[in-house]
Amino acid sequence: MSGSRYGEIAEALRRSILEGEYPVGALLPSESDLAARWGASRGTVRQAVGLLASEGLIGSRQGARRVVLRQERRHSFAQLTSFAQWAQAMGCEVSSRILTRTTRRAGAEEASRLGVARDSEVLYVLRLRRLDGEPVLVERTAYTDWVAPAVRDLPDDCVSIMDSIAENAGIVAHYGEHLIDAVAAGSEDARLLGVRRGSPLLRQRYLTYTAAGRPIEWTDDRYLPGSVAFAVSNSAAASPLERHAGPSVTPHPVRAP
Amino acid sequence: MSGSRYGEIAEALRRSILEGEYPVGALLPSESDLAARWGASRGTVRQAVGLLASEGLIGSRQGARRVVLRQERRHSFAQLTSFAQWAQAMGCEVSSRILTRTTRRAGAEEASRLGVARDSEVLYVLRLRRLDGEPVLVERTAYTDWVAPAVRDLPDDCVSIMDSIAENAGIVAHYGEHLIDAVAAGSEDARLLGVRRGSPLLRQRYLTYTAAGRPIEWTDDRYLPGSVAFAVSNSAAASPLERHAGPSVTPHPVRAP
DNA sequence: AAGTGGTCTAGACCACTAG
DNA sequence: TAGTGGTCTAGACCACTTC
Repeated sequence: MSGSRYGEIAEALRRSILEGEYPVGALLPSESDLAARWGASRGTVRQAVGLLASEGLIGSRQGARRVVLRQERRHSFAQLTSFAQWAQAMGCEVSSRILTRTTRRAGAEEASRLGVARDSEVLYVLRLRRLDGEPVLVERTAYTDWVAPAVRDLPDDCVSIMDSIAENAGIVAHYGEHLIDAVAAGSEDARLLGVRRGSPLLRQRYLTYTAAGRPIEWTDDRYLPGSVAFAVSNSAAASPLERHAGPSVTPHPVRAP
Repeated sequence: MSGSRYGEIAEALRRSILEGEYPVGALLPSESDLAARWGASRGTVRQAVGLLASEGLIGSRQGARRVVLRQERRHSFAQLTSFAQWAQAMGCEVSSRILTRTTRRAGAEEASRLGVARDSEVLYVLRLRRLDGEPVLVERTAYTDWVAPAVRDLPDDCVSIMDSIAENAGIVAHYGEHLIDAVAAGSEDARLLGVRRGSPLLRQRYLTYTAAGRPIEWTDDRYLPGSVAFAVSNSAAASPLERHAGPSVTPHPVRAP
C-alpha cells in the first residue's frame, strides 16, 4: 500500500490534516484538483480519499466537497490483534510476562472456536501485560496444536507473541473476529490486576486465522477500565435509510483521571 | 446504494453466501467471471465484493480467489446509532421509556463534546430500554439546543428518537464517533437494570453529528453484560506490516446462558 | 505458464449541492 | 447553472498464487 500511488497521496493528505493545513471542518480540494496536482487519474485519487474516509478522518456527501472530520492520528484496527504493536505506536512502554503455559485437551469453547476436535491438545497461555509499568491486561490464549510448538519455546517476557511466531514460523494472522463486552473480575483477574473481585473489566475475545482460513488462536483479553477503550468512527451514506460506509475502529488510550 | 449496479451484485452474492451456496471456506467466482455473468465491468464487480469484504463476509489475497469467511448476516455498524433499528433487524422486540427530561446548563463534559458554550442550555434525557421485555440499557443523552425542541414533545414511549427527529425535523445523523469501555453500575443504573451497585456494565458513549458537522447529541449507553456485545471483523493486507483493510463492526446479540 | 487480484488510466453520465 | 462526488466502462500492466 505504501508502495502504491494512492497510498502515497493518502499519506500526504493525512499529514496535511494532522499538521493542521486542513483543520476540522475545512474542505478538501476537489477530486479533479487533486488528480491534476498529483498527475494521477481520478480513480486513483478516489482510492486515496477512500482510505482516509475509512480511517474516519474525512467525510463526504455527493455534490459537496469532502470535509475534515477529525485531526487525530488513528492506527489501523488491524493492530488490535497485536497489543504490543499498538502500545508502541501510541508511545507507551509495554511489557509482558507469561505466567503459565500448559498443554491440555481443548475445552468445549476452545474446540468450537478453533475448529478442532474435543480431545485434541491445545496450548494455554496466561499472560499479564503492563502499560508504562502498570498491569492493565490479563490475557488467556489457546493456541491450536500446529501453532503450539512455535509458542512453546518463547521466553516468558516475549513482548509480542504474534510478531515472534510470524518471524520464526511464518505464521501470520490475516483475519480476526472480535467480541467486545464487559465482565466481572474473577479471583485470578482481581489478584493480577490489583482490583476487587467482581469489579468491571472490559473484555475482548478474538479468534485469529491465517489467509487460508486456518484458526491460529482464541484469546480472552481483560482490560482494566480506564486504561483503554475502543474508539469507533462511522459515517452514513447520504440517505438515512441506506447506510453502508465502512467504520474505522481502534483501541484508544484513556488518559488517567 | 441499492439503486446501484454494484449494490445489486453485492446483494445477490450476499444472499448466495447466507443461503449456503458458497459455504465458509468456499472460493467465489473470479472478478472476470462475475463481470461476464452480470454484464458489468470489472470495476463495478470490485465495488460489490469490496462491500462484502467491508462487512467481513469475504476475504481476499492478491493472486488467489476470494474466500468466504463467514456465513452470518451482519448489519451495518451505522445502525449502532439506532438501538431500535438494530434490535428490530435482529428480530427482537424493543421498547423504551423516557424517565426524565430536563433542560439544564451544559456540564463541562457535554459542552466540550457538543462544542457549545458552558452556559448554553442542553436537554438531558434519561431512558430505560428493553429487549423482549427485559431491561438491558440505560441511556443518558444530552441534546444540543437546536435539537432540543424536536425531542421535547416526543411521547415517553417513543421507540426511536433518532428516527423521529429525522422524520419530523429533518435532523439526520451522518457521522458518529463512539467510545466503548466498561464501568461499574452506579446506584441509578443498578436500580433500573436490577443489578447490584458496582457490577460491570458495557458502556458505549457516542457523539453524532450532521453531514455539515454540527453535533446533535452526546450519549452514554450502559448495557447489561450478556445482553449485547460488539462484534468486529478485521482483515489484513497480505503484508503483515502494512495493514489497512477496513474493519466491520456490529452490535452482536448474546444468547442467554 | 495460466489465472487472479491489486493498481492505474482516460474517458463518460448522473445526482446532488451551492451560489 | 456550475461544480462536485457517485457510478460505470474498457482497456492496461504488474505481483502473486497455483499447478
